[in-house]
Amino acid sequence: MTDSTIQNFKEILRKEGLRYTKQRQAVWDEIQSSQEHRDAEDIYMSIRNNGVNVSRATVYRTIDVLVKNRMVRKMDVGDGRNRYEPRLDDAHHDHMICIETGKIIEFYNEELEDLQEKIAEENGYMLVRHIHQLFVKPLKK
Amino acid sequence: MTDSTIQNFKEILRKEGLRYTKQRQAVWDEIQSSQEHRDAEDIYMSIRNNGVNVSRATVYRTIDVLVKNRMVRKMDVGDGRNRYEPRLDDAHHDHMICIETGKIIEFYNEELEDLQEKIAEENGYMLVRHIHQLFVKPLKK
DNA sequence: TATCCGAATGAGACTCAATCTCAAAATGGT
DNA sequence: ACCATTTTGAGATTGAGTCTCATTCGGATA
Repeated sequence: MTDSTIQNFKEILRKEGLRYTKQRQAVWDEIQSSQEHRDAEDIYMSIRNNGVNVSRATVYRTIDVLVKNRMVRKMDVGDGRNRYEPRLDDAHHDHMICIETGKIIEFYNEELEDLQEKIAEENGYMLVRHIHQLFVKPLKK
Repeated sequence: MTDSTIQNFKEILRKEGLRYTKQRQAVWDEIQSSQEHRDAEDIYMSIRNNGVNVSRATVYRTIDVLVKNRMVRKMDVGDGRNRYEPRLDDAHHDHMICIETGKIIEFYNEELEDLQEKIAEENGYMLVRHIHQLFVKPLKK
């Protein structure tokens, strides 16, 4: 990770009135270290395997802060365990989940984004966020 | 409920190799009786209040059958409790959830549906089903 | 409609991700 | 370094959903 990323993280903790601790840094480091869609247990175990002592409680608590501050995206894939991915750039995308392999593919479509805002507005609402997941299976060749 | 609906339900149980029981009928009756998006506990309590003895296990087991046979739609609103609604007509729709009031608004947009299929195909997949939820708040007047 | 066997039921145990508790440890402003 | 306040962590707790298995029931058959 870069110094600027650490500074940004410290900045967020300050803004939230929270203290900077090695556990919190370790959680952010760990999530940031991979673009994969990982569950909390996986993140927790990786941190411990890296030699940093941390509890599940702290992992969950820190993830909440990161999610709130848009540094991490939380996604519910429908199997009971939430997945987390870093939002290093702020580029939005949705997910396609292969029901045969479990593979998660990211996608982004401008037209789709616009359409959603339009639909919300037509109903008298403003779009705040959305969940959009396509459950797919490979096309037969 | 109408006789034809009961017959249809019996037909599904037969097709699944399952027996027709008053508990299963009670679960379908209860879900069918309202177009609302209800959780399992609510459905369970309502059945019991109507004087039919049923267990949570049976409620969940029956819901699974109904979902599998497209008589009930299961939706994950992200608060840990799934919601269920009857699919009396087979008209597909998605949901808009007001983050201020919790109100759930149904919507359907053909263009949106087509676009999703197109996106899946562009990635070499076939769309099987999707989850699409818009979290919204009222437009300021 | 009585018999019978496999299926269904239900009370409660169990699972498991996530949250909570609270004593002990760590942080950071002074 | 001091110390009020926050954070941590081990383990307890929660809660939706699933599983168990002894008992009950459905329905095909004669």
